[in-house]
Amino acid sequence: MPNKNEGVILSDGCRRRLQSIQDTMDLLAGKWKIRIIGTLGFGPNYFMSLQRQVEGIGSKMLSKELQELEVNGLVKRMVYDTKPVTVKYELTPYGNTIAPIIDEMAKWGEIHRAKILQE
Amino acid sequence: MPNKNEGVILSDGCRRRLQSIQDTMDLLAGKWKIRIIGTLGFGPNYFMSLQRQVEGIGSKMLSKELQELEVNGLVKRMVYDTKPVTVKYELTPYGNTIAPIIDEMAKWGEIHRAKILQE
DNA sequence: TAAAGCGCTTTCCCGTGGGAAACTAATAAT
DNA sequence: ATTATTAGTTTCCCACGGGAAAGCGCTTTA
Repeated sequence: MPNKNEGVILSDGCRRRLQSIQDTMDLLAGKWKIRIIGTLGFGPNYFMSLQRQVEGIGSKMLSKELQELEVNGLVKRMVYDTKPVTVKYELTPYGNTIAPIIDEMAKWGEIHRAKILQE
Repeated sequence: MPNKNEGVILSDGCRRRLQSIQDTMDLLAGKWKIRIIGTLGFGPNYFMSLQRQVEGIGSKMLSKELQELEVNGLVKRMVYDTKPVTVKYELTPYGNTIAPIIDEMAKWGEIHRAKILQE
């Protein structure tokens, strides 16, 4: 079996690249992450208000997702010592650096829909 | 309750945008899609060869994912009438239009890893 | 005659993602 | 006294993504 194009060894660079892509996907995957980031893109917001704007999400999911985003440095969490505690969430400057990805996905998704429907 | 920033009505444009983003995510989500697209990015490839290069994937998953990518026009499937049938897959020109998204994700993922590790 | 290779499909099974609802703690309003 | 509000947490439950393995139809090789 002469030249079968198999047994290809991916360079470390390729592996690293694939891993980076996967990391990004993992962070954004799931039903809610992007909805939450998108909503926070309009400005800081309180937990309850977020829950009302991200239609359909339950409090369990919302707090879990926000925690992940906070751990990853995309979201800042601020607790206010008000009568019933209030917690405000906002995108960090770093959180805004995902914007290009989101934009590319929005652009491509729009074109894709047009292409699929046209058939 | 004067100005509570709630009851915000998202414009149709916003909804469309969120939907486009979600469509793109849905298409790329899961454990294998990006690995497959990434591998096909190196050039056309046969089923078995693909399965060997995308480490860990089973034939069920591979054929299922390839079907989805084909339906969405990202991948072209060509059957050759050889002794044991061989099927070659390749990225369509349209499939290559996702490159910018993948690139953005690779870039961001790399920066992100650096940022997380540095702490 | 058996085995091996190709491209799947089918069956079975399990872990996780995610939903619904109840519950907590503290305070203000009725 | 009761209800409401904020921000969660906890429990229970189910559907779905995805893995392992076997089967299938066909043909060449041993």
